[in-house]
Amino acid sequence: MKIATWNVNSVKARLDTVSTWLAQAAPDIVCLQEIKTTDEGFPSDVFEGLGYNAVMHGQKSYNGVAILSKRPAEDVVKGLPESDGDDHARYIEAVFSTDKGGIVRVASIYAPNGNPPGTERFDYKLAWLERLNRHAARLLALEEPLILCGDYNVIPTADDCHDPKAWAGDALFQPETRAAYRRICNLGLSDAFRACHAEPRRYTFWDYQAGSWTKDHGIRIDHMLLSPQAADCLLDCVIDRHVRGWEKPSDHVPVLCQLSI
DNA sequence: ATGGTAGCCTCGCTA
Repeated sequence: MKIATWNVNSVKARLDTVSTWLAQAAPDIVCLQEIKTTDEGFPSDVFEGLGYNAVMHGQKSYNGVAILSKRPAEDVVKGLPESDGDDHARYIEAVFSTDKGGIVRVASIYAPNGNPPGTERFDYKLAWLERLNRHAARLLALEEPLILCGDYNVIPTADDCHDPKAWAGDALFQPETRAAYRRICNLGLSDAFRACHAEPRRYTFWDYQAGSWTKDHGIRIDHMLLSPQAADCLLDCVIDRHVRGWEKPSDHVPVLCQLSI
């Protein structure tokens, strides 16, 4: 089974790019982030034409997450618990049946950017990650194959960026940010990419500005976190880097996991 | 030290 995550930076602007990639990569499940549209505006018909069901938690202009899947989604949850007063669409979760008669629970996550540090935006980021932490702990207690994937807006280590000094003042690389992310991992979740690949400087995002792609000045912020039951089945995890060089690309590229479930 | 780009749907905000 192939499961992927991709921050598409507007699903409408990226419709051709996403369609082309789906036909080539043929994932069973794809988590999308930053769809930047409402549920009503989501182009479900196009994805249905390509053989995918879609569930989404959309929002006008900003944020928004979705899950595309060859099999229909069950037990869909939109938004994290304890999200009173939070109108950002950043979380959707669903359960899918597998070919072998099992299930896998998958969440599409778009954590807040939080820039600049020292503002209420940064506080919101840290509080959001703590809410995700508490929800992840509850999900782990189910002892199921579980994949919490998406744009965490966290650079986990200095090996996950071109130049740590360039990111020192950024919300994505603050010690508090990295600690909050580490606490989620330390609940017992595995970073699928790092479980398969130790080499440094493998990125999932390159800014549109300042020739970041040409110079390979990227960061690794799109992560697939696996429960022990999912990690047992992990065969490989790859970053689909070449997609960043396509026409009209997202600033993020897909991350893909192959699981024997 | 600054500015560089993209998407939204209004000329500013978010990333």
